[in-house]
Amino acid sequence: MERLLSKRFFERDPAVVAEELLGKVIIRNLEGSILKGMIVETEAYYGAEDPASRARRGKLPHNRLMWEDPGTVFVYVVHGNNLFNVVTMPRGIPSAVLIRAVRPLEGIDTMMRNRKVKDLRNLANGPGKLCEALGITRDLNGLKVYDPKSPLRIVDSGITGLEVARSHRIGVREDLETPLRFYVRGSEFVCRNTPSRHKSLL
DNA sequence: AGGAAGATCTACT
DNA sequence: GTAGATCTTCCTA
Repeated sequence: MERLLSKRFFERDPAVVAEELLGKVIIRNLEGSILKGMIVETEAYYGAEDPASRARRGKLPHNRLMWEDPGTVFVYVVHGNNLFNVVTMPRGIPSAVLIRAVRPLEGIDTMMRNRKVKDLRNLANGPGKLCEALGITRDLNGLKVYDPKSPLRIVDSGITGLEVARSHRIGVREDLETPLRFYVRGSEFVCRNTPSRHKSLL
């Protein structure tokens, strides 16, 4: 059974949403095919108080979606890669969760075509790779992941019993003290189990 | 107008 | 483990 996550689900602290998104399933309708992947790695981002956040310098044209309704799709480009975020917290409070990796479940042939790789583990084990595999670009900005008509949605398909691990965020120049990266312990589909520059905390 | 930085990825050693 | 590609946005002049 698949149940769409509610707008309220996202209207909370991004660290809580990031942790609870592990095991949820992304559904992407792309040119007639249906792609599905289970989220195995996420990171939480805050506003002005977070030196690693796109929102740290205030509201600007490129980051304005972080002030939008919870559940809004926010795609940003870094180093030529698209990064898929979902906006969190009540409207007006900038914050978001970055989806860093998914485990491919359905539409794997299409994902392999999009990515031009055949190794299942290398299909969506990184924020840029995941966007390429699922065809996620800035065209999708502003969509709501809780909207049944959206071509990009997130559902609860009843997956439970995953062991959650946590570490500092990857690739950021300056991190907060609290570890804000969450991943499924032992999964073959996460980007890295142990970040090189920071020790992994329970 | 130009340079630098960045929530990355790949290939190579 | 490190280097280079890549491209959009921001900051300074």
